[in-house]
Amino acid sequence: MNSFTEENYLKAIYKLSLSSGGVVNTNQIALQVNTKAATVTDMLKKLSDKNYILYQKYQGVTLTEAGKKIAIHIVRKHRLWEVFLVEKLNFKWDEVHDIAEQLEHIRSDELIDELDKFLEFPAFDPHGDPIPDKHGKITELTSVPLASVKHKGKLVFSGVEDHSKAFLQYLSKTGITLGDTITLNEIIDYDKSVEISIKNKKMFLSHEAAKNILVEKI
Amino acid sequence: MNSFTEENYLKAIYKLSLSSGGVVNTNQIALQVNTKAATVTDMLKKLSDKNYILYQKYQGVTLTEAGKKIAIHIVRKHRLWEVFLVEKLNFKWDEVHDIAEQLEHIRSDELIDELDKFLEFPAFDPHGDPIPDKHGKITELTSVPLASVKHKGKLVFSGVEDHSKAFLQYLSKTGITLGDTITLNEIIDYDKSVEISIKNKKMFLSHEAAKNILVEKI
DNA sequence: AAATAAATTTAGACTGATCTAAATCCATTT
DNA sequence: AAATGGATTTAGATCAGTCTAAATTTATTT
Ligand SMILES: [Mn+2]
Ligand SMILES: [Mn+2]
Ligand SMILES: [Mn+2]
Ligand SMILES: [Mn+2]
Repeated sequence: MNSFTEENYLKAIYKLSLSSGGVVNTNQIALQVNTKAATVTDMLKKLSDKNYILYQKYQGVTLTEAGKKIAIHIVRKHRLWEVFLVEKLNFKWDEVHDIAEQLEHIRSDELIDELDKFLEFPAFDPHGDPIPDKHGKITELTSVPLASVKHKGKLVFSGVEDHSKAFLQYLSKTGITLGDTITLNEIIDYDKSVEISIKNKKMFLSHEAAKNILVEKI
Repeated sequence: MNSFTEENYLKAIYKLSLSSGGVVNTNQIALQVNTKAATVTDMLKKLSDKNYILYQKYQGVTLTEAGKKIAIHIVRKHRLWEVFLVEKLNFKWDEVHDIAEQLEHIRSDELIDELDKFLEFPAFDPHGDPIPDKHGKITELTSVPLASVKHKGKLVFSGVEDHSKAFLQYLSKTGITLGDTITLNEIIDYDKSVEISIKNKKMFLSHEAAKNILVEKI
C-alpha cells in the first residue's frame, strides 16, 4: 500500500507534468508539496523503486503508467468529493479544497464508485476540472486562459487556473459563475487588462486575473 | 493537532472505559488497537503529557474531560459516516465499519455538522449505536444482551455487541432487522440457547449469538 | 574553456510510531 | 513472608518522513 505522502507526491508530479510536458524537476515538486528539495530526492528514490516514476539523478522524473494511474485515481477521488461537498453539503467552491485533500486518501474503490453513482456521474468538479472515470479515462480540458485570447467576442467561462480561496472568493464577488457567457470587449494595451461583459454587466479584469480564468471559444 | 494514532488510542480507551467502569489497562488497550504493550506505554506518556488521560505507572488510565471529548467526537464522526454509507451509498451494515475507520479521522467540524444535517440528524447508527450530538452529548444505550433476559416475552432488537462482519452477515441471513420485535419463547437449560420468534418465524439462537444481540424490553 | 551560479544529491540528524528483549512491579499463592 | 507469574515499563533498535549543511553536478556567462 502507498502512504498518503507517496500519493501526494504522485499527484504533484502528475499535475506538474501536465504543464511541463512530461518531465518534472525536483525543485518544482518541492514547491508543490511544500517541502525541501532534499526530502524530495529521498522520495523520488522510493517512488522509483516502486516503479511509479522514471528517475535519473539530476535529470528530473516522468511518471510510469503505473504511477500515472495512481495519480489519476487520487485526482478522481479529490474531484468527486468536491462535487459532493458543493452539491450535497452546501459548501461554496472556495471552501472544499482542503477537505478534499483529506478525503482523496480514503481507500475504497467501492466507496468512490458508489459516490460517483450517487452524484450521477458528474463530468466536472466545482472548479470546472474534468473528473476521470473509474477506468482512469480523463478528457483533458481544451480551454485557454482569458488572457491569451486575441480577438474580441463571446466566450464561455469554463474553469480556473488558480484554485486559491482568495481568487475564488474574488470571482464569486464579481458574480461570475462557471458556464457563464463572457464577452471580451477590449484588451487594454497599457497593462494588458481586459474589459468584459457578463450578464449585461461590464467590468475590468487585471491581466493577472485574466490569466487565471479559463474560457472556451464558441 | 492530534495524529490519527492518538485519536485511535483515545477512542479505544473510551470504548474500554464504558465496560470497565472508568479505569483501563495497558494490555486491554494493546489488544484493542492491535499493537504491543510497550508501544501502548509510550503512547500513554504522550497522551498524559497532553492531558488527555490520567496516568500513573502500573495503575492504568482514565480519560480526562478533554480526552473524553475528543474520543466522543471521533465516535460521532465514525457513526455519522456509517449512516451516510448505508443510507446514501447503498452499503450493507456489515460493509461500513472499515471505511468509517478511515473517514472518522477527517478533520472539519463544518463537514461533519453539514453531514449530520444532510442525514437529518440521525440518532442511531446502522448497528443501533447512539450518535453523539455536536456538543458531545450522547445518550448511552439502555439495552441489554438477549442472553441476559430471564423472562419470556416481547422485546425489541435494538443493537449488536459484536460488530464483526461474520456476525452481522449471520444476522442478515436470519432476516432480523434493527427495530424488529423479538419474542423470547424459551430458554433452553441445557446449553443456554434460546428459541425466539420474529415475524412469525421461529428459530434457535446459540448462547453466543444471544450474548451479542441487544434488546430493549417493552 | 574556465568561472560562476543554480539545481540537485548526499550526509547526518531528529521525531513519531513501532518492535523485541530485558528489567521491574504487583498480586496471588504457598 | 517468600516465591512465582503476569502485567507493565524501560532500553535499545528500526523505519518513514522530514530537516540543515555540505558536496556534487549541470547550466549559464564571460
Ligand atoms: Mn481541489
Ligand atoms: Mn477542484
Ligand atoms: Mn463501526
Ligand atoms: Mn457502528
